[in-house]
Amino acid sequence: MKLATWNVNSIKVRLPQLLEWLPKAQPDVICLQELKAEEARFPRTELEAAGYTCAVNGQKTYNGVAIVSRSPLREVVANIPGLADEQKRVIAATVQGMRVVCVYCPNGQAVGSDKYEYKLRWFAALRNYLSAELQKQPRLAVAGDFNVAPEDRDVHDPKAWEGQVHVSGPERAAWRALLALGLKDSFRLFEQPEKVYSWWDYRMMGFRRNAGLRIDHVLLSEELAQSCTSSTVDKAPRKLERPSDHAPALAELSAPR
DNA sequence: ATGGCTACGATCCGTAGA
Repeated sequence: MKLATWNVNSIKVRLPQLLEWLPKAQPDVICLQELKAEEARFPRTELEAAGYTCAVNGQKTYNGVAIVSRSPLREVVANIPGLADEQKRVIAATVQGMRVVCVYCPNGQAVGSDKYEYKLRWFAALRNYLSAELQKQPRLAVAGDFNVAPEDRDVHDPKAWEGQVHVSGPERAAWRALLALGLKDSFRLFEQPEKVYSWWDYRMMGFRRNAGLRIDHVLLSEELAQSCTSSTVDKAPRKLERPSDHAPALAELSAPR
Protein backbone atom coordinates (compact mmCIF):
# COMPACT_ATOMS: atom_id res chain seq x y z
CA MET A 1 0.00 0.00 0.00
CA LYS A 2 1.56 3.25 -1.17
CA LEU A 3 0.13 6.45 0.30
CA ALA A 4 1.00 9.83 -1.21
CA THR A 5 0.27 13.50 -0.57
CA TRP A 6 0.67 16.29 -3.09
CA ASN A 7 -0.21 19.96 -2.95
CA VAL A 8 -0.94 20.44 -6.65
CA ASN A 9 -1.57 24.23 -6.53
CA SER A 10 -4.59 24.09 -8.91
CA ILE A 11 -5.93 20.72 -10.06
CA LYS A 12 -6.94 22.30 -13.34
CA VAL A 13 -3.39 23.33 -14.22
CA ARG A 14 -1.70 20.23 -12.77
CA LEU A 15 -4.02 17.48 -14.05
CA PRO A 16 -1.69 16.49 -16.93
CA GLN A 17 1.21 16.14 -14.50
CA LEU A 18 -0.90 14.15 -12.07
CA LEU A 19 -2.03 11.77 -14.82
CA GLU A 20 1.56 11.38 -15.94
CA TRP A 21 2.81 10.79 -12.42
CA LEU A 22 0.20 8.22 -11.27
CA PRO A 23 1.34 5.29 -13.46
CA LYS A 24 4.98 6.06 -12.69
CA ALA A 25 4.66 6.32 -8.92
CA GLN A 26 1.81 3.79 -8.63
CA PRO A 27 0.30 5.21 -5.43
CA ASP A 28 -2.76 3.42 -4.05
CA VAL A 29 -4.05 6.49 -2.21
CA ILE A 30 -3.24 10.14 -3.00
CA CYS A 31 -4.19 13.07 -0.83
CA LEU A 32 -4.42 16.28 -2.87
CA GLN A 33 -4.38 19.87 -1.59
CA GLU A 34 -4.98 23.32 -3.05
CA LEU A 35 -7.38 22.15 -5.73
CA LYS A 36 -8.50 25.77 -6.17
CA ALA A 37 -11.69 24.42 -7.73
CA GLU A 38 -15.22 23.54 -6.80
CA GLU A 39 -16.16 19.88 -6.72
CA ALA A 40 -18.09 20.28 -10.00
CA ARG A 41 -14.83 21.25 -11.71
CA PHE A 42 -12.81 18.39 -10.26
CA PRO A 43 -11.58 16.03 -13.04
CA ARG A 44 -13.32 12.97 -11.63
CA THR A 45 -13.86 11.38 -15.03
CA GLU A 46 -10.20 11.57 -16.00
CA LEU A 47 -9.06 10.06 -12.70
CA GLU A 48 -11.67 7.31 -12.90
CA ALA A 49 -10.35 6.48 -16.37
CA ALA A 50 -6.93 6.13 -14.75
CA GLY A 51 -8.39 3.61 -12.29
CA TYR A 52 -9.08 5.81 -9.28
CA THR A 53 -12.12 6.81 -7.26
CA CYS A 54 -12.32 10.25 -5.63
CA ALA A 55 -13.70 11.98 -2.57
CA VAL A 56 -13.64 15.76 -3.06
CA ASN A 57 -14.09 18.77 -0.78
CA GLY A 58 -13.59 21.75 -3.05
CA GLN A 59 -14.20 25.48 -3.23
CA LYS A 60 -13.68 28.22 -5.75
CA THR A 61 -10.24 29.89 -6.03
CA TYR A 62 -8.74 28.79 -2.72
CA ASN A 63 -7.99 25.65 -0.69
CA GLY A 64 -9.83 22.45 -1.64
CA VAL A 65 -8.76 18.86 -0.88
CA ALA A 66 -9.41 15.39 -2.25
CA ILE A 67 -8.60 11.76 -1.58
CA VAL A 68 -7.95 9.70 -4.71
CA SER A 69 -7.87 5.94 -4.30
CA ARG A 70 -7.69 2.66 -6.21
CA SER A 71 -9.91 0.97 -3.60
CA PRO A 72 -13.36 2.19 -2.55
CA LEU A 73 -13.55 5.13 -0.15
CA ARG A 74 -15.98 4.63 2.70
CA GLU A 75 -17.36 6.85 5.47
CA VAL A 76 -16.29 10.07 3.81
CA VAL A 77 -16.31 13.08 6.16
CA ALA A 78 -15.56 16.61 4.94
CA ASN A 79 -14.00 19.31 7.16
CA ILE A 80 -13.34 19.12 10.91
CA PRO A 81 -16.67 18.26 12.54
CA GLY A 82 -17.75 21.00 14.92
CA LEU A 83 -15.28 23.59 13.62
CA ALA A 84 -16.89 26.66 12.06
CA ASP A 85 -14.63 27.22 9.04
CA GLU A 86 -15.55 28.35 5.53
CA GLN A 87 -12.23 27.10 4.18
CA LYS A 88 -12.24 23.60 2.71
CA ARG A 89 -9.11 22.10 4.19
CA VAL A 90 -9.94 18.57 5.34
CA ILE A 91 -11.46 15.38 3.99
CA ALA A 92 -11.33 11.93 5.56
CA ALA A 93 -12.23 8.46 4.33
CA THR A 94 -11.72 4.82 5.21
CA VAL A 95 -9.84 2.73 2.66
CA GLN A 96 -8.78 -0.87 3.12
CA GLY A 97 -9.38 -0.73 6.85
CA MET A 98 -7.28 2.39 7.24
CA ARG A 99 -8.63 5.83 8.16
CA VAL A 100 -7.03 8.50 5.94
CA VAL A 101 -7.28 12.19 6.82
CA CYS A 102 -6.16 14.60 4.10
CA VAL A 103 -5.24 18.05 5.43
CA TYR A 104 -4.33 21.42 4.01
CA CYS A 105 -3.22 23.32 7.09
CA PRO A 106 -3.35 27.12 7.02
CA ASN A 107 -0.33 29.03 5.77
CA GLY A 108 -0.31 31.62 8.56
CA GLN A 109 1.09 34.42 6.37
CA ALA A 110 3.16 36.15 9.06
CA VAL A 111 3.79 35.60 12.76
CA GLY A 112 1.33 37.69 14.74
CA SER A 113 -1.10 38.24 11.88
CA ASP A 114 -4.79 37.33 12.03
CA LYS A 115 -4.05 34.41 9.72
CA TYR A 116 -1.35 33.20 12.07
CA GLU A 117 -3.78 33.20 14.99
CA TYR A 118 -6.26 31.32 12.80
CA LYS A 119 -3.53 28.79 11.98
CA LEU A 120 -2.86 28.09 15.65
CA ARG A 121 -6.57 27.82 16.49
CA TRP A 122 -7.00 25.52 13.50
CA PHE A 123 -4.18 23.23 14.63
CA ALA A 124 -5.77 22.98 18.09
CA ALA A 125 -9.04 21.89 16.44
CA LEU A 126 -7.17 19.40 14.24
CA ARG A 127 -5.50 17.91 17.30
CA ASN A 128 -8.84 17.37 19.02
CA TYR A 129 -10.31 15.86 15.86
CA LEU A 130 -7.41 13.44 15.38
CA SER A 131 -7.51 12.47 19.04
CA ALA A 132 -11.13 11.40 18.60
CA GLU A 133 -10.36 9.62 15.32
CA LEU A 134 -7.59 7.62 16.98
CA GLN A 135 -10.05 6.42 19.60
CA LYS A 136 -12.29 5.10 16.84
CA GLN A 137 -9.69 3.75 14.44
CA PRO A 138 -6.15 2.91 15.56
CA ARG A 139 -5.08 2.48 11.93
CA LEU A 140 -4.88 6.21 11.14
CA ALA A 141 -2.88 8.11 8.53
CA VAL A 142 -2.84 11.91 8.31
CA ALA A 143 -1.31 13.19 5.10
CA GLY A 144 -1.07 16.64 3.66
CA ASP A 145 0.48 20.07 3.54
CA PHE A 146 1.02 20.98 7.19
CA ASN A 147 2.75 24.28 6.46
CA VAL A 148 5.15 23.56 9.33
CA ALA A 149 8.80 22.59 9.00
CA PRO A 150 9.14 20.52 12.19
CA GLU A 151 12.87 20.96 12.82
CA ASP A 152 15.79 23.07 11.60
CA ARG A 153 17.00 20.15 9.50
CA ASP A 154 13.77 20.53 7.52
CA VAL A 155 14.78 24.09 6.54
CA HIS A 156 17.38 25.00 3.90
CA ASP A 157 18.56 28.08 5.80
CA PRO A 158 17.48 27.92 9.45
CA LYS A 159 19.21 31.23 10.28
CA ALA A 160 17.31 33.13 7.61
CA TRP A 161 14.04 31.47 8.62
CA GLU A 162 14.47 31.80 12.38
CA GLY A 163 11.22 32.90 14.01
CA GLN A 164 9.40 33.14 10.67
CA VAL A 165 6.05 31.61 9.86
CA HIS A 166 6.31 27.83 9.23
CA VAL A 167 9.10 27.40 11.78
CA SER A 168 8.04 29.57 14.73
CA GLY A 169 7.91 28.10 18.24
CA PRO A 170 4.10 28.00 18.56
CA GLU A 171 3.73 26.32 15.16
CA ARG A 172 6.30 23.68 16.02
CA ALA A 173 4.60 23.18 19.38
CA ALA A 174 1.31 22.61 17.51
CA TRP A 175 3.12 20.03 15.37
CA ARG A 176 4.53 18.27 18.42
CA ALA A 177 1.05 18.22 19.96
CA LEU A 178 -0.03 16.09 16.99
CA LEU A 179 2.91 13.71 17.55
CA ALA A 180 1.99 13.56 21.25
CA LEU A 181 -1.28 11.88 20.22
CA GLY A 182 0.85 8.92 19.17
CA LEU A 183 1.38 9.90 15.54
CA LYS A 184 4.76 9.39 13.87
CA ASP A 185 6.34 11.50 11.15
CA SER A 186 6.87 8.62 8.71
CA PHE A 187 9.83 10.39 7.09
CA ARG A 188 11.77 10.29 10.38
CA LEU A 189 11.18 6.57 10.92
CA PHE A 190 14.12 6.06 8.56
CA GLU A 191 17.64 7.25 8.03
CA GLN A 192 17.35 10.01 5.43
CA PRO A 193 19.67 12.04 3.25
CA GLU A 194 20.24 15.64 4.34
CA LYS A 195 18.42 18.56 2.76
CA VAL A 196 15.28 16.76 1.68
CA TYR A 197 12.45 19.24 1.16
CA SER A 198 8.93 19.14 -0.27
CA TRP A 199 8.37 22.80 -1.18
CA TRP A 200 10.54 25.35 -3.01
CA ASP A 201 9.75 29.01 -3.71
CA TYR A 202 8.91 29.72 -7.34
CA ARG A 203 11.06 32.85 -7.07
CA MET A 204 14.82 33.21 -6.90
CA MET A 205 15.40 29.83 -8.53
CA GLY A 206 14.43 28.20 -5.26
CA PHE A 207 14.30 24.69 -6.66
CA ARG A 208 17.58 24.95 -8.54
CA ARG A 209 19.28 26.13 -5.32
CA ASN A 210 17.38 23.52 -3.27
CA ALA A 211 16.21 26.40 -1.11
CA GLY A 212 13.25 24.55 0.32
CA LEU A 213 11.25 23.47 3.32
CA ARG A 214 9.90 20.05 4.31
CA ILE A 215 6.29 20.91 5.09
CA ASP A 216 4.36 18.07 3.42
CA HIS A 217 4.08 15.09 5.70
CA VAL A 218 2.58 11.64 6.17
CA LEU A 219 1.81 10.99 9.84
CA LEU A 220 1.07 7.42 10.91
CA SER A 221 -0.46 5.99 14.06
CA GLU A 222 1.72 3.56 16.02
CA GLU A 223 -0.03 0.60 14.46
CA LEU A 224 0.52 1.82 10.90
CA ALA A 225 4.05 3.02 11.63
CA GLN A 226 5.00 -0.55 12.49
CA SER A 227 4.21 -1.62 8.94
CA CYS A 228 5.85 1.38 7.22
CA THR A 229 8.75 0.31 5.00
CA SER A 230 9.76 3.64 3.44
CA SER A 231 8.98 7.37 3.36
CA THR A 232 10.31 9.65 0.65
CA VAL A 233 9.79 12.82 -1.38
CA ASP A 234 9.54 12.42 -5.17
CA LYS A 235 11.20 15.49 -6.66
CA ALA A 236 10.58 14.43 -10.27
CA PRO A 237 7.30 16.36 -10.79
CA ARG A 238 8.94 19.55 -9.49
CA LYS A 239 11.40 19.39 -12.40
CA LEU A 240 8.71 19.50 -15.09
CA GLU A 241 7.55 22.55 -17.02
CA ARG A 242 4.98 24.56 -15.08
CA PRO A 243 5.29 22.55 -11.85
CA SER A 244 3.49 22.88 -8.55
CA ASP A 245 5.73 24.52 -5.96
CA HIS A 246 5.29 21.33 -3.88
CA ALA A 247 6.55 17.82 -4.63
CA PRO A 248 4.70 14.65 -3.60
CA ALA A 249 5.62 12.90 -0.34
CA LEU A 250 5.05 9.16 -0.10
CA ALA A 251 4.92 6.43 2.53
CA GLU A 252 4.86 2.73 1.79
CA LEU A 253 3.11 0.27 4.10
CA SER A 254 3.45 -3.49 4.02
CA ALA A 255 0.34 -5.61 4.36
CA PRO A 256 -0.61 -6.07 8.02
CA ARG A 257 0.15 -9.48 9.47
C1' DA B 1 15.21 47.87 -2.50
C1' DT B 2 11.32 43.45 1.67
C1' DG B 3 11.16 42.64 -4.60
C1' DG B 4 11.93 38.27 -7.20
C1' DC B 5 6.88 33.54 -9.26
C1' DT B 6 2.35 31.41 -10.02
C1' DA B 7 -2.80 30.92 -9.99
C1' DC B 8 -7.16 32.97 -9.80
C1' DG B 9 -10.92 36.15 -10.87
C1' DA B 10 -12.66 39.77 -12.75
C1' DT B 11 -8.78 43.55 -14.38
C1' DC B 12 -5.68 45.61 -17.06
C1' DC B 13 -4.38 44.82 -10.69
C1' DG B 14 -5.32 42.72 -6.04
C1' DT B 15 -5.22 38.57 -3.10
C1' DA B 16 -2.88 34.61 -1.61
C1' DG B 17 0.50 31.32 -1.23
C1' DA B 18 5.05 30.03 1.82
